[in-house]
Amino acid sequence: MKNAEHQTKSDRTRAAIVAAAQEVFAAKGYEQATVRDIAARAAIDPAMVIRYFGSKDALFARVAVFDLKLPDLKAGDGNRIGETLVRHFLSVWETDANGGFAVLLRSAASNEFAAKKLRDVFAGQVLPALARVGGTARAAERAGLVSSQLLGLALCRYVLKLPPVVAMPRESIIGAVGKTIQRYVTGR
Amino acid sequence: MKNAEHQTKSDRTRAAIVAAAQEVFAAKGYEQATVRDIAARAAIDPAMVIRYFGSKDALFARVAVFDLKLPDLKAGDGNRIGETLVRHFLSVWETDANGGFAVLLRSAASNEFAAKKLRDVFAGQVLPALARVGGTARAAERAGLVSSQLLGLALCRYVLKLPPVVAMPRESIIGAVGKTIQRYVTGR
DNA sequence: GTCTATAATTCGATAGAC
DNA sequence: GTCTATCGAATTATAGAC
Repeated sequence: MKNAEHQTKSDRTRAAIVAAAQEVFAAKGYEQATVRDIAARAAIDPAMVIRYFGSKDALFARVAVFDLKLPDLKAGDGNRIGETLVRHFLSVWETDANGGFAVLLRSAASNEFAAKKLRDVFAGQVLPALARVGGTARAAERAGLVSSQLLGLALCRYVLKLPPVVAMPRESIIGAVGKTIQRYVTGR
Repeated sequence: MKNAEHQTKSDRTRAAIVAAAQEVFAAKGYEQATVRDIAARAAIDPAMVIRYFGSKDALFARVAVFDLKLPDLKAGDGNRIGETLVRHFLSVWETDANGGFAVLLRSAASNEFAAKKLRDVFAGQVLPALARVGGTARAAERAGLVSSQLLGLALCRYVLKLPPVVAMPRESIIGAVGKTIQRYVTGR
């Protein structure tokens, strides 16, 4: 008897593999993460990982998805768009530290599939949201500058773990980087 | 007869391996670059790479060095520190696209040795240079913010190849990002 | 100095018993 | 559904002939 409420053993195994894959891919990147690592983390046999997802590539594709869930920037205070964006960005990371974004950022520099996925997030989520505010003039350039600062921040704070960037209080970052994003979005 | 002017055959082979290693490591990252790739690029036998450098790790360590060669920021116009820094940063990359910085940035997200090297560049080169200007108050935080923007820019323009960031003219980047760096360095 | 041959691992993936 | 056993390919690194 299968229905939406009852979780079969297969469902639980599948979910355990996905969770383990997120953790291992986010921690080591695509190449250094092995099917054996993921299986060990999920406390199952390595053969099960392949059986459930077909290949390491397919499992990575399943886990390398990311929804920024950007709020409507036109709804709030136009002078606080930068602050809102940085705050939202930090929240997304910190509430889901092993989620799709961590997986993508960890692998994107040396894995073309992950790099393309990140470019898709830019084109499909960041660019449209920013084009709605600050006018459409040079929207792509403005979105590119915003992305360079936000990706650089995530890289330094969560991946490279640059000590002063790790130590900075959340509100200090929102203040300092928020002003930068605000200028990029509105052109001052 | 060996002296500083005469380049032996060994020297030429060694130099060819280093050049090939820089290209391959910068293009594919540490894990995906193989000794066979590097040997093929240098048009020699894979065994020679190990013979000359001992191991893949040792060769990577030889190539993963980076000198930012930062100018004295106190000498120039205090209102153009940001512009100067961005211009210098872009020049360093573009005149040495396969140099140590490209090698480091490509591998740092998934290789702890490369990540530590990047942190060392920050602590040994960026932080001291910025501590000399804008006062010593919170110099580490200011240097961290500067690094987040510059690393993010390099990541988007040269590694991820985010289209609008790749397409932006050099001078536009220097103008827009320079203002950001200037604010981070001087605190407005 | 250079290359052939290969050792020793490690990986993703498969076959088949239970 | 799950696991044991293993295959075949790829890797770094070494030994030794030339």
